[in-house]
Amino acid sequence: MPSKKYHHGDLKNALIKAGVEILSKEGIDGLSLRKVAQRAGVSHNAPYSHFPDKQSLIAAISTEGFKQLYDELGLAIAAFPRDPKRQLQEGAWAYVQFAMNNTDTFKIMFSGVLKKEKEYPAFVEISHKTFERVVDVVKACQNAGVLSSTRPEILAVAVWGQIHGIISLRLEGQISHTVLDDFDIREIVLFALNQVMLASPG
Amino acid sequence: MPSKKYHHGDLKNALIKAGVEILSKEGIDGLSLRKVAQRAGVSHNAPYSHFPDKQSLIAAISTEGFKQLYDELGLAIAAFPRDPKRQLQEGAWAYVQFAMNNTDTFKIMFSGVLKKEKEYPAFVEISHKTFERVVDVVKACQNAGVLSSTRPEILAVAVWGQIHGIISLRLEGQISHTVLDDFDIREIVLFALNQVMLASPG
DNA sequence: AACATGATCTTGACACTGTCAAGATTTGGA
DNA sequence: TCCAAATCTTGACAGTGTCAAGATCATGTT
Repeated sequence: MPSKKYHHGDLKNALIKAGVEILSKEGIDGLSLRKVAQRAGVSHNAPYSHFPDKQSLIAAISTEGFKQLYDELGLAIAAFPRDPKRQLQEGAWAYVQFAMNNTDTFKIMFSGVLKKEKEYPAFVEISHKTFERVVDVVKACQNAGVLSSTRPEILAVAVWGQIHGIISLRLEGQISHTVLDDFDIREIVLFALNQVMLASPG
Repeated sequence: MPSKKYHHGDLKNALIKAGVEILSKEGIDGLSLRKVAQRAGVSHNAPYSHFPDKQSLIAAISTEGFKQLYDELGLAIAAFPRDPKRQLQEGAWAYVQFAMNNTDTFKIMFSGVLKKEKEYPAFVEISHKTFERVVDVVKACQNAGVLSSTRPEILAVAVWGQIHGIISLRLEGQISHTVLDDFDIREIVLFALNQVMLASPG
């Protein structure tokens, strides 16, 4: 890792990293191309050698976020290999935790900050893979009799939407008042999942 | 409605209206204070006589959006006075339609564009009222045996989150691929609601 | 080994943004 | 009538994304 070369060596990744850091410290409004460049130690126009515009940097950061979410979902699922119901519950909880621990990255991924996602293949791919990971757990739950036997993709959307909506409303401050005083967010998530799941001996 | 006075007369509302129009035509990125001022026919700094900063204008626009959502929810519910199950279904559908017909207003209301919502009493009030409207339908459903008899606020969060999550993912382009080819958005919403509702003779 | 080419980075500029400061105009009440 | 407050304008500033042009470096071909 040389120190002061004219060519940075790995500027592209350095910019993504700087972007993630700014995002977590200053939020979305603090994320500017120029600040990212400065933090990476290059001039304000250096990023344009690696990203055609700001949207592309945001796409790269979002993609990185999806990779992390994908991994954490995988860990939560792998922790309960023989218990699909628990996989669904802890997978959902991992999703919620990711959203709470990486609020602004989560918002960039899901709150319309990134336009024309379809133009970024890496983003599309990892987001599809993540969805399929949800579908897999749903299928496992169906086989275990924990979820009804409709088309798993539809059920996956219903379940994913459920969790996504609750945590989104929470992050937006829309839930706090009447409810969060008595029930914390984990209870609400598990309760919501139970509403969808079939009565079972577990 | 005088034409060319130094004092506009009702600039505050004119600015809100201009903001809504720009929002629907150019999206969030096109919404600037200066453009709003120009569309209202005043100088670029006139808005500061009515709003301390851009956030306040956004809060006003969001509040207006909530009022509209509140009204449309009310209409959908009132259309089926004796059928709570249908009220829930059509209320949810009204919510989804509002989101699809006013995409960017919806995003401003719910996607973290507005910070520190608690500082805007009118916004807090109408958003609470909207939530209570959901709670009312949930209670009616409970009385009709269509929903389980947990605390209605918790159930309301679960149901609201469900619908909110599905339409949010949809607006973000996250649902289209595998699912939306076969099922349209209304089917998915109704299916998701059915998952939550108890089996009933209806 | 010299060199040309393309990748990478810098400097400079532009229009646009939100916001502050200071001044002009109008309105309403004393 | 006249003053004070509300309303609106003009001017300025730093920060933004992006374009254009030039500087520097790395690399492969001869």
